[in-house]
Amino acid sequence: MKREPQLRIDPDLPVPVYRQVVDGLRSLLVERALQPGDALPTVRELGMELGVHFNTVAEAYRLLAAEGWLDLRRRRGAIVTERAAPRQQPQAEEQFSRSLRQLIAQVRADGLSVRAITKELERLTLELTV
Amino acid sequence: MKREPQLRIDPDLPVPVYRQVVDGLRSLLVERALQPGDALPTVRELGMELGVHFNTVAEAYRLLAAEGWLDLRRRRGAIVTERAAPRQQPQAEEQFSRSLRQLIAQVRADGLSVRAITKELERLTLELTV
DNA sequence: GTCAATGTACATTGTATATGTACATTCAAC
DNA sequence: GTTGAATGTACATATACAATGTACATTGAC
Repeated sequence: MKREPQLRIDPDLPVPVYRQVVDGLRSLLVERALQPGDALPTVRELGMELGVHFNTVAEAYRLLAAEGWLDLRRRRGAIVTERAAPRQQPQAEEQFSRSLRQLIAQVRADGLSVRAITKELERLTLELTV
Repeated sequence: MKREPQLRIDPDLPVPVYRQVVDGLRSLLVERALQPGDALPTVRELGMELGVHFNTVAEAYRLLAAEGWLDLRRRRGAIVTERAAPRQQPQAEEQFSRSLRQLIAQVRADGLSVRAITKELERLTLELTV
């Protein structure tokens, strides 16, 4: 069992816990912090660690398995799989543009400066380019 | 009553409709497409247009009013107000970084190319800088 | 002063989320 | 090969949240 970077779960956010788990793990998977062959914690272990019921973690694992990231088998746990590059969804680009704008609008409304935002955008751009 | 840009509501998304309305309108407010003094459609009008119940729109308006964007009065409707720049939330920056990474991970998982993503990031960066 | 148009209040219904509990499966040990 | 403990799964339950239905209080135009 590999030491994964700690996921942050905030039960007060308006987004359900199982989705926070999915989103957090998907980041690690896309960024290859979790690689094919790696074993994730068992649903009970991760549930303990995050302070949620193991069925909540199981639901998250199931969604990620449905997306093609994980191979779930009883007694063996959750193993990261090779995942074929998916074909681009037709409206993916426009949807991304909209979501990004909304995210930025939200943090601007929370008082984050335009400077801090552009800095972060540039950081991520660079990170993707390398 | 001003002609607002059309909001996109998708009842199939896992994010509730009233939040889609809030997020969409907040974008327009932050980007000044809706300016102080402008009148929004009535809750019934916008409800009709989006195909949702007017109380759903009313809930969205209430949240935006609580954030300081709108002035709600019976019979007058919803008016965009001047809004004082808020103080930055302590963890705003880290939260933005995390949300942004997760958003990018999601669209990459949906097959959007890194090239398309960076292009959009650069576009938004530029837009903020001007 | 009247009244129609507005946002509000709140009850109701439906759906989603999180948990509790029992179970089927499978691998390791022997 | 049998056994048993550890795993993910299945499904029932409780609760919270979202969306609607309906009635109402307020207010500005006339």
